[in-house]
Amino acid sequence: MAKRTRLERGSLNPDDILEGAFELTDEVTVDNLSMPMLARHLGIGVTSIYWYFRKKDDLLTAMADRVLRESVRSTPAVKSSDWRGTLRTHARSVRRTFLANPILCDLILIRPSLSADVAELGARHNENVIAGLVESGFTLADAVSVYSSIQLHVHGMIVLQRLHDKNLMSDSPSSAYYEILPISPETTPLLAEASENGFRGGEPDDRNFEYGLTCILDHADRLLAATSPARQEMEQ
Amino acid sequence: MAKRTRLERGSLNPDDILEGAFELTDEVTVDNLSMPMLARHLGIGVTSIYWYFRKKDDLLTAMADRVLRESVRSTPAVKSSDWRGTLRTHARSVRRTFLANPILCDLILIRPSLSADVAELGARHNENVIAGLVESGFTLADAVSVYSSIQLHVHGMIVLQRLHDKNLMSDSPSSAYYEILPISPETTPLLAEASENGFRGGEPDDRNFEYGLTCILDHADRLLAATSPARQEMEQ
DNA sequence: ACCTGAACACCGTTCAAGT
DNA sequence: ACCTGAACACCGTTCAAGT
Repeated sequence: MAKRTRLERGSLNPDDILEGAFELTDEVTVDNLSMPMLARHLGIGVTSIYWYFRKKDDLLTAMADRVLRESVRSTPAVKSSDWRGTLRTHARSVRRTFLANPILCDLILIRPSLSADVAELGARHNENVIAGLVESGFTLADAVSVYSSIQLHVHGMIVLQRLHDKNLMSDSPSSAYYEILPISPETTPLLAEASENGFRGGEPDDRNFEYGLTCILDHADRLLAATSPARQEMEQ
Repeated sequence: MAKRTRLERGSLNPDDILEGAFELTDEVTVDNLSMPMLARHLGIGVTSIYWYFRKKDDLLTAMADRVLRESVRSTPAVKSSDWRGTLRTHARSVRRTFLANPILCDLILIRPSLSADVAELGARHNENVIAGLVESGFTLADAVSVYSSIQLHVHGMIVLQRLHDKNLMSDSPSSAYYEILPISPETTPLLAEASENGFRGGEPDDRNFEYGLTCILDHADRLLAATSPARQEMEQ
């Protein structure tokens, strides 16, 4: 009702808008963020936002930029002595970070379009990991394959879990894909038995994440064992 | 301009609406499908659709239902003699089906909310695969782990690739996450060298898909080797 | 029972102003 | 240079009719 007095000249700046956008998105999720909502949240006119962000997409990209930078800074590169431990803890920590931060998932993984310099930041990080693996004795090709595989496993599991969670929220309370009807002892006895012992198929969870990660790391182990001795022979 | 004559009583039915919805979605993608658009495409009033589908969500769910049923029917269960070949070709065929059909990806994987009976259909399929693995000598627990892992790998890779493709289309022509800037010989020499040899990190593609699949299948191989002999001893 | 337009509350974005 | 409301073309959905 109060007509909101017109703001002074320098009272608005992109950082405040971004800040408000994150506050609001925390409540309503990225999907439901709208420009009019954001304007009301900030107590400004809708069109004022467009002075700093010419399209909603620009705003989202700026948010993605900031949230990714923050997450990179808060996730220091853990460098264990063995490559296996390093990769494993890194994968886990990336996953934990993303799962604890839905905005991060939505902006970075589900709607990926980053600014150029953030992309370079990511590339530099990948370079470091690859370099570490090569130091540990991996072929360059193997190092790239192994790390790509891990990255995709982590991202894939995060995205699937996020999508799963989203649909649990929006759907009529609890009409999820799995879980509800399909597993009954008559039609699917094996699945029923397995689920009694705590195994739930298909759903992305900690167990499945760790399982896939182990598969990749074990495979890497064998790659290393196969190439490393051969190279040592050649060097002699 | 032509004012469109009013339709007769029985001239409209849910199947025709669904059919039109698929035609339209083929052109504009699921994300851009709208009720007014669909009505224009069908030459009917917008509100007529709401007689058969009370919410847009109901329409999408019906579409998901139909498209999944069709894809299941057109993808016959290939039953090779060895479990490894069976799993591998199955995984590949599921992936090919989804990648060839963006609507399927968007409706089933990215916006999952299926009707109960389709979910049961999926569960029954899983049951069969698990049963096959158990016959091949796997523990029930192992069979569930292996197949869950494969399913998640397939779904994860499909979703990541679909999201990737989407953002290639909508973004200002070619401002993709990877590829554009980050890989330069000065800042990231190893990645540059690898990419010269055809290795591109992080992106979901055929190579990465096959790599992850192999990791899982190899792991399954070792699980089988570890449990199968032990069981034979016990049986004697 | 089935089909319809008018109408509502929303959205993203543009434009022509105000200061 | 910065902030603004009015306005436009869209959207999903409801409602009170028409047949």
